[in-house]
Amino acid sequence: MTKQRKVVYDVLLEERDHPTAQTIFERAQNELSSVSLATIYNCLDALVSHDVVKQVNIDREPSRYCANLCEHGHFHDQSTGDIIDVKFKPDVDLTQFLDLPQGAVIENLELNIKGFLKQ
Amino acid sequence: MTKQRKVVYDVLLEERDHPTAQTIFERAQNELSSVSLATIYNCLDALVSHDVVKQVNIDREPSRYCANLCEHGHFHDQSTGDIIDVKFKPDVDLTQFLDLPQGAVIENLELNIKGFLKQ
DNA sequence: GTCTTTTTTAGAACTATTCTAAATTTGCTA
DNA sequence: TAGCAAATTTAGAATAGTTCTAAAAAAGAC
Ligand SMILES: [Mn+2]
Ligand SMILES: [Mn+2]
Ligand SMILES: [Zn+2]
Ligand SMILES: [Zn+2]
Repeated sequence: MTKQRKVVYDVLLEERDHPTAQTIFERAQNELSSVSLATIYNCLDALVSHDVVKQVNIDREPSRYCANLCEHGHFHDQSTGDIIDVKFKPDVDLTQFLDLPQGAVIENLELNIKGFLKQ
Repeated sequence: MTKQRKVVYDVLLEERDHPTAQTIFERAQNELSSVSLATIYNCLDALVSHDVVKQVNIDREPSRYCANLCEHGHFHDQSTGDIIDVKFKPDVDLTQFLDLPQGAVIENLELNIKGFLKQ
């Protein structure tokens, strides 16, 4: 855990708004002005591959990053651009409701919802 | 419906393996050797915005395209790279099992599963 | 403290996609 | 069918998020 990785991780814990690498870079610079964008990407890769951070890809937009480790989906508000965590109701296993191919072993399930908030 | 759009759509109906724009380009050239990659993108945009084709984005890989209009998710086999349609079991509404934010109106739901097929 | 390995950094490179502008095609109306 | 306007196609340039490269710095082991 280097200084840079700690700053990146702290940025993600501090404000849970699913920032992009660029936004994380800008926030990290407040703590560590010498940090580079390449390092932000390197740190995010390290955190993601150690399963401490999730990478969230919606459409073809820049990746966003999430420190919420509970299984959850994402609601993308199309009016504001906000991305909000969506928990599954207690004890729900979504895969029960799917016609999965024979012998399917699931490593990862991703649920992305687009819409808006009425009123 | 131009010649080019018909060829692109036919390619998608012919082989339902979720090809990329590049693969569609290569297949379309067999029918219409003068077609350009920019046109493939233009045609796909037209088909997607008329809701005749779905664009499937998984991770940061090139977009894939799907002519299956039933609501379905995608299983991404990590051993082969294949992307397989996953139907929802009859009469299942996945949004029932989610803690959606107050007033959420859903425009689109995307479900991507990564894993492999045992045996 | 020295040596080895890992990480950081700046900048170049990469690549899927979009943009530009000219040529072609399409579809309408005469 | 001919003429015209609008839409589409095309080749190639541009864009942008991300990855790569190689040198410098930092970390970790002994
Ligand atoms: Mn952001
Ligand atoms: Mn392909
Ligand atoms: Zn999240
Ligand atoms: Zn599909």
